[in-house]
Amino acid sequence: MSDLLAHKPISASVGDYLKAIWNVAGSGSASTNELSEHLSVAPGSVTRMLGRLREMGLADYEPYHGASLTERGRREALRLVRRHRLIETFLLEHLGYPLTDLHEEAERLEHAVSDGFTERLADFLGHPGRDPHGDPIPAADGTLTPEDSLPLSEAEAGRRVRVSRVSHEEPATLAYLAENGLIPGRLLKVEEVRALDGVVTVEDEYGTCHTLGGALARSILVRNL
Amino acid sequence: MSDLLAHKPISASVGDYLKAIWNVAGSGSASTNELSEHLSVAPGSVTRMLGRLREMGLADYEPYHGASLTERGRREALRLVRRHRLIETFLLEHLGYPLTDLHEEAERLEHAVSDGFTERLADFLGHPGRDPHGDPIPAADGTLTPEDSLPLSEAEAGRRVRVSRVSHEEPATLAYLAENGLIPGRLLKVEEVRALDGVVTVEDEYGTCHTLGGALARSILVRNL
DNA sequence: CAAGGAGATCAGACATACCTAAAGAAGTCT
DNA sequence: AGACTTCTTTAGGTATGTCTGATCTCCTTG
Ligand SMILES: [Mn+2]
Ligand SMILES: [Mn+2]
Ligand SMILES: [Mn+2]
Ligand SMILES: [Mn+2]
Repeated sequence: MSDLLAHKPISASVGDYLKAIWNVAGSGSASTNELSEHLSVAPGSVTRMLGRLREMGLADYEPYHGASLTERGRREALRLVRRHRLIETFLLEHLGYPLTDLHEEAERLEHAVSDGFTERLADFLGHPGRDPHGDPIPAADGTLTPEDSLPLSEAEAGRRVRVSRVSHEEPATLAYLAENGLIPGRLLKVEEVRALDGVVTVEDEYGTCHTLGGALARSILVRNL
Repeated sequence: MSDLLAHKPISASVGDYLKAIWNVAGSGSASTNELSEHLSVAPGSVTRMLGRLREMGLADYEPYHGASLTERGRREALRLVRRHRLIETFLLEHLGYPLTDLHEEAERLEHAVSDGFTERLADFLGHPGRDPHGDPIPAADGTLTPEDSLPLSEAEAGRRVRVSRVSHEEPATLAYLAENGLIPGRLLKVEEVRALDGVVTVEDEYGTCHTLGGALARSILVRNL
C-alpha cells in the first residue's frame, strides 16, 4: 500500500544511467545512442531502461526525442556523484591508490555505501570541495558549485592559465596527462589554439611545450589568471 | 572458450550463500532449512542455489543430504570474511561507526571492494589480527588462525576468564552486551553454569553480576586465565 | 518530394535470483 | 508396517537487466 511513499533505493544500474544522463545531457537531453556509447550497453537496452526511468519518475523521456532528468532524478544522480568523488579522494589520499585506478573502484563502491557512510567519510576527509581530478564535490543537500573554469580548447592564445580540472576516466589518458604534469594546479601559458582542428599548444612552468588534440583539450578545464 | 579459466567474479548472492554454508556447516554440512533461516530466504530458493553452487564447483551438494564447501568455495568464503572484518575494523576505528551498525554496512561493502582495495585497507589499518568483535581476520592467503577460546556456556564455574569474542549480528543484542560491558578484553569470574537450561552467571571486574541465557552464553567466547 | 541511411524501438531470449504452492522423501512413533 | 510430520524439492511466476536481430521513424540529401 505504501508503494508511493516507500522510495526503495535505486539499483546500481539505474544509478549509472542517471549519472550518464546527467553527464551527457547537461541542461539539454541525452540521446539513446549517446547513452548506449557512454554506458557500453546496447541501444535496445537503453530504450528499455529509459521507459523504466520514466515510470519511476526519474527521467523525462519521449520516444525518439531523448531523455533528461526530473528533479528527483537529478537529486539521485548528484547523490552518487558526491559519493563517487568522496570515495576517489579517500582512495588517493589515504589508501595510496594510483590516480589511474580511482575511477573503476569508485564506480562500484558508490552503489554500496550508505548515506551514513558517506557523511562520516566526508567528515573523515575534512569536507573536501574537490576530488583528485579537480571535480567539485556536490554538497550533501544536492548543491553543486557552478563551474567557473573554461575548457582549454576555448582559451585564448597568449593567456596564462591554471589547470583546474582534468576530468577523465580512461586510465591510459590519465596516466599520460599525469606523466606530462598536466594536473590540477599546474600553471600553463597558452601558445596556440588552432581553429582548424582544435589542437592546442601550451607551455608549462618548466618551459616544456605540450600539444593536445581537440578532444583532450576540451576535457582539461582551466582558469584565466 | 576460456570459460574454464576465466573464473569471473562471484555475485553478491553467491558470496553470501558461501559465507552462510561456512558459518552453518563448520566441518560438517548445512541443511536447506538452516541456510534458508540464516539467509532469510525461502527454502525453494536455497535448493535452486545449491544446485548452481555445485555446477560452479563451489559446493558439494547431494539432494536431501545438505551442502558443504569445496576447497574453492572455502577460499571464496574466507576472502569475503577477510573483507568483511577488515571493513568493520575501519568503520569503527576511523569513521566512528557505532558498534551496532558495523555489520550491515560491511555486509554490502564486502561485495563491492576489490582485492587491491582490501590489501591497501589492511595496510592502512596496520594488519589487524581481529575485528572489533574479536573475530579473527583470515590472512590474504586464506589462512585462518584456529580458535583457542571456548564458549562461555562451556566454561567451568569458579574459573576466571577473559572475553575474546562477542560475535553477534543483531544490533539489539550487540547494544545490550556493550552496555553491560561484555566486550572483548573484559575479565569475568564464572559464578554458575546451570546444566538444566544453560543459563550462565558471571561477575565482572567491578563486582557486577550478569545472567546470560543459553544461546547468548554459547556465542560469547572466552579464554581461561 | 522521395529515397536512404542513421538512429531508435520492438520482440524475443537469456541469466540471475527471488517467491508461492504443490508434491515428494525421510525419519519417527505407534 | 503404516501414518505423520517435517524437511526438501519441483514447478511455475515475477522482477531486473542485458543482448541480438528485425522493424520502424525521422531527417538529410539528391
Ligand atoms: Mn571518477
Ligand atoms: Mn557506478
Ligand atoms: Mn559482521
Ligand atoms: Mn554480504
